[in-house]
Amino acid sequence: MSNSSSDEPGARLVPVAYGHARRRLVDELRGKRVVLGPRQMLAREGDDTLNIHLLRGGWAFRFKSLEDGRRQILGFVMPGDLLGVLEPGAPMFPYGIETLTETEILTLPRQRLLEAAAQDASLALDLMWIAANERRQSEESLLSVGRRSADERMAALILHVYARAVERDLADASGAVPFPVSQQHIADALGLSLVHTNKTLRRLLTLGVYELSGGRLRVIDAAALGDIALHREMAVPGRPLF
Amino acid sequence: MSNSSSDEPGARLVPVAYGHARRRLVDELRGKRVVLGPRQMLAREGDDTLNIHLLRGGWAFRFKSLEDGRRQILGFVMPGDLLGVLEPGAPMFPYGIETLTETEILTLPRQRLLEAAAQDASLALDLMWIAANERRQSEESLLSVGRRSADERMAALILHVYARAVERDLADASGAVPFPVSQQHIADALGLSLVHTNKTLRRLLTLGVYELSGGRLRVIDAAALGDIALHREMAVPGRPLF
DNA sequence: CGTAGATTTGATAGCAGTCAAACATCGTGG
DNA sequence: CCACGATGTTTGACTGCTATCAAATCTACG
Repeated sequence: MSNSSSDEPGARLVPVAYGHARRRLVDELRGKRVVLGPRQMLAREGDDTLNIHLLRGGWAFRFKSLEDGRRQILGFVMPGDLLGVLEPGAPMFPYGIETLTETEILTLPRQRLLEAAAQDASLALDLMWIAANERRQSEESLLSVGRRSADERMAALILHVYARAVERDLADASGAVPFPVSQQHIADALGLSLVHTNKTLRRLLTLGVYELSGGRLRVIDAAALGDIALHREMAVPGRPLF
Repeated sequence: MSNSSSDEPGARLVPVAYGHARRRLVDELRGKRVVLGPRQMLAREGDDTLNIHLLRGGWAFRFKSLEDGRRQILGFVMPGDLLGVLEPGAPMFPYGIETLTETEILTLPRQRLLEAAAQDASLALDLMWIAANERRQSEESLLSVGRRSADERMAALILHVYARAVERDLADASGAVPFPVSQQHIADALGLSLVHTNKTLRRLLTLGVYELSGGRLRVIDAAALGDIALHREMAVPGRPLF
C-alpha cells in the first residue's frame, strides 16, 4: 500500500484515539506487524483461530466456498477492519481471507485479546460493536443477493463499498477510492456469474453513474445508484478506532 | 408456545445459569414481560432502538425489505435468542421482526443493558458472542443464497434450523422440532419464489430425507441432506445463557 | 513480443420466476 | 353441520433472467 508520508501506514485513520489506551493494549498484547503481498491467503476456512488480525493498510476479502469451488465473497476488508473469530469457543475460521493488494497487518494473539476484553469492558464493547456492525453488513448483502436483481445488486455494492471507503478517508481529491478487485471478485460478492457481472457493469457504466478503472472507483451519481438499488442504507457512527 | 408445567415459560432453556447473575441483571434492568400473538410486528425497519428483546418462548423472524415489497428473511428466531441493535450509536432498527407464533418476550431498556455491559465485561463479552454468532449465521445464509442452487439451499436451511432447534432442546420424543412457517416464509428466507419453493420442497420430500407438516420439522437423513447442500456447518459451543 | 490474466461479446441453455388456477385447510357464522 | 372466505399448498404452462460456452480482444509485464 502506498502512504506517501513516512507515518506508519493507517495511522491517519485514527487521528484522535490512536495513541490512547489502544496503543498500550496493542503493545501489551504483543501484536506482530506483518506485510503480505497481493493474493496471499491470510486464513483458510477451517484454520485455527489463534490469531486476530488488524488490517492497517491494503485491501483483502473474506469468503466462504463450497466443495466444488463455488465461492461467495462475504465482504471486502479495508484498513481499520478487524479480521478474526470473536466467539470464545470457536476453534476454526468459518471463512477464508485473501489479500487483494499488498497489506500491512497487525496480528494479535486471540487469547490475549479476549482475556484483555474480559478485563476491560470498554474493549469488549468495542469488539461487540464490530461484530454487530459486521452482522449488519452481512445482512445488507443478504438482502441484495436474495432479493435484488443483478443491476440492483451492483448499484448497492458500489454504493456500499464507496461509502465505506470514503468514511475511512480513502478518497483522493477527485473523489475516487481504491477498489482493487477484478470482475470475478465482484461476481463472487454478488452471487453472479463472471459474464453476467461484466454485462451488468457495462450496462450501468453507460448511465454514467460511476467510474471503475485502474483499481479505483468513483461514484458520480449516488442518488441515481440509490434509486437503482432501491437502497436506503445508513452507516452507523461510532466505530471503535483501533 | 405451551409449557404444560406451571414454570415460567422458557425457564427450562437455561437450566444451569438461570438464576445466576443474569437474573439479577434482568431484574435490575427492569425488563418487562410481554406476550404477543402470532403475526405481530415486534419491530419495523427504521424503528427506534430503545428496546432489546429476549425471546423466552415462541418463534419469530427477522427480515429486511425493499420498497416494492420484496422481502428477505434474515433468520428465524427461537426461544433464547436476543433481538435488538447492539451497536451503541445506531438509532434505528435495520430490520423488522415479526412473530410467527404466540411469543413471550422480555423487553429490556437498551440503554440500561449497554450501560450494564460497560460496567461488566463478562456481559459485554456475552453480547459480543451473540453478535459474532449472528454474523456467522448470516454469512452462512449469504453463501447459500449467493452460491447454492434451490435444492442445496433448501437442504442447508432444513439442516440449520433443525440443528439450532435441537440444540435448544425443542425436539420432541420423535425427533421433530417446531418450525411454524409457511412456504412463503421459506421462500423469503432462501431468496426463492413461492412456487419454486413449493416445487423444491416437494422434490426433496420424495427423497424421504425430512418431514415437514403441521408446523413441525423432522430430519430423517441428515447425512443425505448434508450431501445435497454440500454442507459442513458447525455450531459454536458456549452460547451465553440469558 | 509473448504469455497469462482480465475484459468483452455473441450465442445458447436452463434454472427459477411469473401467471393462472385448482385444491386443501381451517376458523367462523348461518 | 355445512357454507363461506381467507390463507396456504400444489400444478401446469410459459417467460425470462442469469448461467454457461466459446472466442475474440485487451492489458500488464517479464
